[in-house]
Amino acid sequence: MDEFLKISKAISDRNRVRILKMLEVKPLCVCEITNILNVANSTVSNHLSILKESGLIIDKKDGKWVEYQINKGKSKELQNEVLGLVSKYLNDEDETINDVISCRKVNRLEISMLNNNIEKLQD
Amino acid sequence: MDEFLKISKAISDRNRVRILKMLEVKPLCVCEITNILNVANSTVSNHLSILKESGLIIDKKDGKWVEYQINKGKSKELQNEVLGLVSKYLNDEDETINDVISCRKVNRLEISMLNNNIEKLQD
DNA sequence: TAGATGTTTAGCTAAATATCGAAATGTAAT
DNA sequence: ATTACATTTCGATATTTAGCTAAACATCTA
Repeated sequence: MDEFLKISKAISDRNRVRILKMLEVKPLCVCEITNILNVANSTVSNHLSILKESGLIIDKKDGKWVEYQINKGKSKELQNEVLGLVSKYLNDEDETINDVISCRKVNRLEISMLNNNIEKLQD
Repeated sequence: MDEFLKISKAISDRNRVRILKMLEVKPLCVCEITNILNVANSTVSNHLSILKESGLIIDKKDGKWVEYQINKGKSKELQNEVLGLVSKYLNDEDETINDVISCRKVNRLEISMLNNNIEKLQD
């Protein structure tokens, strides 16, 4: 029951569902997701840890980034079925469509450079 | 998305999941569910309205009672798939097993009489 | 229609959750 | 080693949610 509730709660938040839909497109790092969702990176990090804790996603080191990806295939049965539902639904929502487009365009190196320029402007 | 979240939230609460598992056994009225869950009847009523609002259950008049039942078959696709998951999992948990036994034993007329006797004792 | 009974609503408290900014931690490359 | 930068953790606040009691609202039966 605890696991069931953990998974249900994980997909009970709009931003977490958006993250899952984005990870269906391709693996993303925290800064890329932060850039698309437009919330604080600590908030994104927290959402990711909830999703990870539920077994719906996994993380993987990539240089100085941490890449998150859907745990499909490797995950346990319930997680897999839930991921199946998420992937089946919500595809024709404007928000999803926009997020998918953003996902394809997003680039961690660009974000990096952008953030640095903003910091320099603030000095 | 709103509908998706409504359904996710509906199944994110232990007592609401217990209610769904109990309704898999047979339709139940508020007083029977209250009797089994052992929480205030207003709380149960609130849970039921959340489940109903999400499309997972429906209600039906039966004399002076309101019977709640799983909305399987008649409900929309996502609801049906979620109900399928709920019915597939959690079946071997002690809590579920006990609830199922309680369900089979519970009887709205008995509860009725019991409540009356308690009220009389309190006078 | 009155009285009994079951259900819902209202108002409240306590606990859980989402969010932020800032500080701390970890990692990679110079 | 130092620096730069990505990520996580921490502390604070605002919102949401589960729960209660008590009152209001149906609804059935006599």
